[in-house]
Amino acid sequence: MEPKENAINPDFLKPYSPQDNEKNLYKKWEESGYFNPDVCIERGITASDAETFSIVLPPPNVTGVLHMGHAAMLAVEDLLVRYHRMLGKRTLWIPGTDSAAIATQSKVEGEIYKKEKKTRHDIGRDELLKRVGEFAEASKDTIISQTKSMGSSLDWSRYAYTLDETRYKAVMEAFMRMYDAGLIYRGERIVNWDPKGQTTISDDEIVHEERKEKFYYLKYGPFTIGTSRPETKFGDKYVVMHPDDARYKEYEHGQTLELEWINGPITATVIKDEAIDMEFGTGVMTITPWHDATDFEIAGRHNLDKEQVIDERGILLPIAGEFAGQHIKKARENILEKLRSKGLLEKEEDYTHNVSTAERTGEVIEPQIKAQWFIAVNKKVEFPDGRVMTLKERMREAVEGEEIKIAPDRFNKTYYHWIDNLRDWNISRQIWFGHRVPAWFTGNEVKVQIESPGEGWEQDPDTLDTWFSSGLWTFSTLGWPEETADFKTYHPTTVLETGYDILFFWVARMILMSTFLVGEVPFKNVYLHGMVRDGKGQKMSKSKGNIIDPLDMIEKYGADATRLSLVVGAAPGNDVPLSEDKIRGYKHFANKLWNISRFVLTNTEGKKDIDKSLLSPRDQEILDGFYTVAKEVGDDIEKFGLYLAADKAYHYVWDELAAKILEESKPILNGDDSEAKQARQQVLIECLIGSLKLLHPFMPFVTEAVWQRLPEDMKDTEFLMVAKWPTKN
RNA sequence: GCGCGAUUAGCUCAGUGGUAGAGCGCUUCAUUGACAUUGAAGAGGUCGGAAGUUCAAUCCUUCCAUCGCGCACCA
Repeated sequence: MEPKENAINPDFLKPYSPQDNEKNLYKKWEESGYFNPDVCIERGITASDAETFSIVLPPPNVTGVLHMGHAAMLAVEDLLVRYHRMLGKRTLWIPGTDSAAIATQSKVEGEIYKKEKKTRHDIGRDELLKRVGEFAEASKDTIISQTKSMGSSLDWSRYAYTLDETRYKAVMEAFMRMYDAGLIYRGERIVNWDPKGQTTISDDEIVHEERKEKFYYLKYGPFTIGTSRPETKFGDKYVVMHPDDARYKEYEHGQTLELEWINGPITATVIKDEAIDMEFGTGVMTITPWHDATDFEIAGRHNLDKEQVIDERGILLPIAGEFAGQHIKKARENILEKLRSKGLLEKEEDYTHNVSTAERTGEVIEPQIKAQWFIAVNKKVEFPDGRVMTLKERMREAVEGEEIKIAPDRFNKTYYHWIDNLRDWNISRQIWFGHRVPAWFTGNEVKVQIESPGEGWEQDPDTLDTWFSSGLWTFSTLGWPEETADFKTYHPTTVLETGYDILFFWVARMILMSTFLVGEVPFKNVYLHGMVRDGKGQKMSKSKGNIIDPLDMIEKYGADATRLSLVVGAAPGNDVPLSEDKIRGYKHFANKLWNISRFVLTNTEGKKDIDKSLLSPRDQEILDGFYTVAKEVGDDIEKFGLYLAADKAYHYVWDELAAKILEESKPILNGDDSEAKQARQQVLIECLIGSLKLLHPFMPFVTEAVWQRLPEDMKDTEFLMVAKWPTKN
């Protein structure tokens, strides 16, 4: 028997199977080369002078595994990229991974200690770096293949890693330029020390945690001082009060007093400073400038002595006398005991206050005075356009002047607020895995340069904050500082899409780096997605056992269903509740589309040009209806109303096309009026092809799977992913 | 303390200055007909509270309450 010319592909006789299609399709897409805009131009799919659309992928941790947050990010970015590619734009989405310096190093250190009972200091810097590097290299394939399983149309030929050669050059260039401009400086300042992580961290890596502790009132000569940390008070020899405080007006600034303190008699000096809150406690305090930022500033204003009391591990130094060598966590009770016995402890109260902890380790931050590298945010410098202003001013201007638009715009305020509170950024870290600070020491001399100045010079052992190199990401991935074609073509990028939780860490730092180093904003739009939560709006966490694993969901329901569930209902900046039911619902939708396709294909006989004279008013109405929806979906995407676009496309296809149009077409298709039948067949084909295109950015696999099984005469391109977005001609 | 957001159906959330919507869940009916189903119908809400602006407020303004989230050097 001769096969019928338009015989339907037998795959349509079964329900749609994501498992049987997704991997193969991704492979075909990759082999086609169309993820790379150069190939699209070469093959005549994209015009070489087409408008560009570019996104850099927020690089996931190289040693990480894909979680729902990544999945949401990939769904949104791929949606944007596929839509704009279909519009004919020169579209580039650059993949990469991040070394995640502290996280990766501590993971490897942990494993080494477990297996070999050795610390990083036992095995040395070179050996540790070798092992961390090997670990990162070995695990990168995991996150990359998981990223691909979402259908992400990333141009893998441009893959970047934060520690590779090109990025190293960019980081060094950035450091040198900022140093030469006087923006980077080394300073002896009070910094946030994480005793567990054994490194300094930036202000943004601190989490304030509310704790219930005791507040102690201590007798300090004629005064009563309040403190929550008696174990830091050994060296306190300045007593501070507000200059306007009438209660203490008999005391003069600079006056000295002899008094009995924890370890014996001392000489205290009275200091008057407006930083004191008269309402708080007794309105008098003593200061510990080495371990408290406020005290450090007061000491700076009056040129007072500073003395270290606690070492880097949290152990009391000899200044603590008999308590020296004790860990601060254990010493407090002992010290209180002594204060009591000496009659210095007047009373204690319950007290709730915020403690600074390190985001990563959870350890309580111990401020320390240390020599570190900083970026000056309040210093006037010359920008590439010749203007002289501070980094802060330029960062603010970028958003105020709408060079960058943030969606949703309520985050503008958050961004300004952050900038206004921003202090100089500590960029050096006492860890080994990362870009090493290009500075060299010999004796008291310091030289800042990339290569060693010669014999006898030791390189600074510190590495740079991971956000320093991440801040360069939009242009370091494009080959900067070389004036590459990619850099010239694709920078500034069109959209930066990321979670609102790293607005400060990353988005703001990119703006800082790009405006100064490149002289332009890193991106024109910021799209902030929310956090993915469980079906009840709870945070997903291991301890709650409510984690939904995207890899499981892809396996069970397909990447398309997983993607759609993360886009529908996800307004920018709002958290997304996600349940397995929701994902299952969109799997049904993928199957629905599959069946719509089967129905149309079995009830039509190939594509012909539509003979407009045969169209009934209803036929025309159906076509108009489709193109109206296509226009609205496109408009919503451009306005970043992605959740609206997805919902609209979904409802059109299910409630309009399937439920109404197909149903009402059945009698026509089975009827005797052959002209009416022919017209309706062409209308259905047009709606089917249009709907596949409309849904492709949201669910690329099932739409492409159908496309690949369409008769050749229905398709204008081999791959749906490079077909033209439907517009009314 | 300052700021932001939320408060709408049993649950999760859209939404608009003109007598309320979706998904899931629930109830009933039809159907093996493109559909490991689908279609139709239905129950269920004084749209957090109060005042104001308006012909008209769930939507705008003010105040309050509750929840969530940022930011913050109160020792």
